[in-house]
Amino acid sequence: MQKNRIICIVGPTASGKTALSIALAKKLSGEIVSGDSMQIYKGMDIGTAKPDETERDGVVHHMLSVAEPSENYSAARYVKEAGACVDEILSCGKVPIVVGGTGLYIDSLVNGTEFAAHLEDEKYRRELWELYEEKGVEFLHDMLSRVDAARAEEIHKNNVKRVIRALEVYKITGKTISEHDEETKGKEPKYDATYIGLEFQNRDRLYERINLRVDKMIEAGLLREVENLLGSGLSPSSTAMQAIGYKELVAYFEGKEMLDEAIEKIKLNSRRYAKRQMTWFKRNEKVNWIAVDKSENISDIIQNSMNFISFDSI
RNA sequence: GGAGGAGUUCCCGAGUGGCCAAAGGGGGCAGACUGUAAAUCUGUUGCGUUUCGCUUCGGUGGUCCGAAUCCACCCUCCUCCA
Repeated sequence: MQKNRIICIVGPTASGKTALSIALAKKLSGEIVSGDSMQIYKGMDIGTAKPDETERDGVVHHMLSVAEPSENYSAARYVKEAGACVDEILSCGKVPIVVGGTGLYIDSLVNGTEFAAHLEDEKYRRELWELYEEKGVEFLHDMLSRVDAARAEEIHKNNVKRVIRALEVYKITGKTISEHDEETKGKEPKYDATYIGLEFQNRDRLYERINLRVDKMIEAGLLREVENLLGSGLSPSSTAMQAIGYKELVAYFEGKEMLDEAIEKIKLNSRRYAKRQMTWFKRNEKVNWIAVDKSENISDIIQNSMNFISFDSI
């Protein structure tokens, strides 16, 4: 293995990434670095399908439960912290296996993306938000057009979050986000990544698995998990509580929804999430896809993965 | 048996003579994505040879230049009276 060689296992939720990653880690004497924006948080285990000790089967896992749910984690922080894990694994002569469904996190890690500025400007952000509420989307978008026409062109005016961030970056750094993009996007990736993507040729099959998994999460005590988090004083509006499986149950506990409706919504949102993940990863030409529903046999999938990995290292 | 009400495109639901292939919502499908990303946002959703043609609004027949909208009969469902 070369010095900065890593393996990334990607794919939609419930496609079997975790099981494959652990099997590969054992085979290659690797360590796992989670690439999941919600498994990051402590106390969020069932709903994020975080592998427990038994499932980890002795394989070392990084980037799991490393933040408090009350913290608002970010892609920038992930790049820094996960990058440190990867480097450490490499320096021990082991293989880092990055596995997860958060496309932005994983790609940013691989590319060593440097996000603009160091901090967000809370007050300015709030100001902009108030401006938006008073004067509407057009106003904010026009504001952006004046400082960064290129970016304004790219971001739809309704995507207020992004418009605000673009404005914020300009305010903090004095540089537009498109200038920043230009400087960072062309760079060589930080790691030489072999991507393995898990896909389903039959979408209904994946959806069935998602639905089934949600039922299992409920049986495993997801209600209690959410109740505990809320009981600890965690704000329902925190980033962590935006996670699928959590926000819907928060609505249930707040009496806004019946339990069975909330559960259906978890399934629906998970299916949609899976679709967004597929869209994200599909455009990455480096991904080597394995159709897991072709032979739902884990050893075949492992064999397929090994082919990509060894072929790649020649 | 009698009196009312309803049947609309995948679903819910608007539409009561031309501006209707039919509002809106849901769901589906597709896409974007550089510090909230399990988030945020966009497009599309009868068929076709796509600035036009064809087939749709329970069924059949009729009125009319023209019908999802009016009339007749039929079918199905709901409520109420027996």
